[in-house]
Amino acid sequence: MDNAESAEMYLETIYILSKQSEKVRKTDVSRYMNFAKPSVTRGIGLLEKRGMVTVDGAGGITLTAEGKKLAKRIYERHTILTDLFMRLGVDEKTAADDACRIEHYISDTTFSAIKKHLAEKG
Amino acid sequence: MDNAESAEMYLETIYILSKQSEKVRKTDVSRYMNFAKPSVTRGIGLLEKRGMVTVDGAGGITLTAEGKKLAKRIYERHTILTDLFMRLGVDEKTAADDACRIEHYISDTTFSAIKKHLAEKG
DNA sequence: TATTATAGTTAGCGTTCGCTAACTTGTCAA
DNA sequence: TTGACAAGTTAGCGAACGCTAACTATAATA
Repeated sequence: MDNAESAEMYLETIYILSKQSEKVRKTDVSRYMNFAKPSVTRGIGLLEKRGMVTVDGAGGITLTAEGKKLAKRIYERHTILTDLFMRLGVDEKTAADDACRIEHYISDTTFSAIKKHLAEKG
Repeated sequence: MDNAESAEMYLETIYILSKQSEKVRKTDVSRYMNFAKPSVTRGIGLLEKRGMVTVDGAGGITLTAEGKKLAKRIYERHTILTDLFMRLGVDEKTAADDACRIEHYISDTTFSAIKKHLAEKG
């Protein structure tokens, strides 16, 4: 979790699952991401250590304020980039797949420029 | 060199240096990428094993047809993405930095769509 | 109650890919 | 010829992050 990508994917997943369900457990994350459970145990453990999530006694994972901020940031990149690519004529699945990789690597500056551009086009 | 990123960065660097100078050595790559020499020894060694480059007795690195194809592919992504971001108002350095990360993660489909869009705008 | 399934953990493997330390070679100048 | 510098290598470290195997613990079911 040095490179942001892995941590960001966990956070984004927790965020998405939180919107769909009250309680998010490691097993849900594991299924959603198609990762083995021990990978998720470690992944979430690291997020916990960094104050991005808390895990309650019943196994419920909750994003902290900081974690939520980061998750939203990535999620917004995901949706906006997907939108951008689709507007350029890319099919939805490809657009989303590309967005999912690129979302981790785009700077604030460039992302803002993209957002502004899309906003102008309405 | 499983993830394409590292290999692609080496190939792109060799390609760029080849355009500037007759002979490209590991030391040149090392300096350009700001990587320690042993890292480059291994990196180029792997590219050699995969038939992407050859290294002659005098230490000159040459891209094979396959290596050149890949290098050009990445380099084109680099330039087009940089162009795209700059057209959206991003400063040159940021645009190039972002392009340098994103170039490894964008699909052919999305890249083609971007190219087409830029071409239409002239 | 015995069985079975699910959630989660620990231990440890394997790959990638940066790094430093320390070495060998070859070249070139004093 | 000696001394120094540049190119390149070998050996090995360390972190990230996926995985499997095998375990515990809890809950639901027959």
